[in-house]
Amino acid sequence: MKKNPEQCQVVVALDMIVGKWKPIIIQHLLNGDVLRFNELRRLMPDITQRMLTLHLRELEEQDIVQRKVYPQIPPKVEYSITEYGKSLETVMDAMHEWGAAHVEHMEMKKKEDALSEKEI
Amino acid sequence: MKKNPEQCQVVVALDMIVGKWKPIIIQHLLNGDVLRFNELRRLMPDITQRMLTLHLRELEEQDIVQRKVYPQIPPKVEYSITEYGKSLETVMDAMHEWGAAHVEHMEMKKKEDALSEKEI
DNA sequence: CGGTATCCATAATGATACTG
DNA sequence: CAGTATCATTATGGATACCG
Repeated sequence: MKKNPEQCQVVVALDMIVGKWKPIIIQHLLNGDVLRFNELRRLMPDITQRMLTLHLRELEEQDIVQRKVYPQIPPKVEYSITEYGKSLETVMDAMHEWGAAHVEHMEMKKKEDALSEKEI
Repeated sequence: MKKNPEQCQVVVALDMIVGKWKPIIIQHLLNGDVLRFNELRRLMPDITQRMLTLHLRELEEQDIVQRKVYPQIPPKVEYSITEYGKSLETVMDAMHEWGAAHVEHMEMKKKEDALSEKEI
């Protein structure tokens, strides 16, 4: 991780959740589900094994996700949100709402643009 | 923009604000300041001209930032937040707060880890 | 089952020089 | 002043094969 330009704390928060699949992983765990590696894969059919591993490791490092290994064969590993990770919910909710609103905003804008085209 | 995996709206929101300098640009404009290109540069000494241009154009495209050109020589261009862009404030605040808390959390964790090292 | 290891493609950012 | 253009570098993600 490089220096945070202008010490902006927003950037700190962003660093936690950016990554193509991170927000989705977080969302899946935020409701309290405890999921095994392959369960997560099934929830995100397009993610590669590699990326799932990488992102999970990062989230673990960041104390957002807890990894519990059962030393048995075949192996069993469970992932869950940490207590601290739950604090992300507020942020995620805010973003979810804004994201939804944004989709609508963009659709509205499209229509407006289409209309003004006609007028010209 | 690629397809949003699992239609997660959080991802939509993230797309608006990710980019190494985007959140900082947004922060500088969110308080209502109207800033010229080089004023923004001075506020972010490490950004390159190229990246500032690219990010500003994207933010304009996204209807977050308004660009006003005064057709004169030497040129004068002013950037400001749009009405719609202001709606980002809630999200940015949430992230800022969480980011700040996260910094503290990580410092705490470091100390704890250091302590348990001693105990062993 | 839950991963690693390699290698590769693309995207994001940076450095530098130039311009109306 | 406010950019473009070009080239180089790095970060991110994907494909595939293999492993304990």
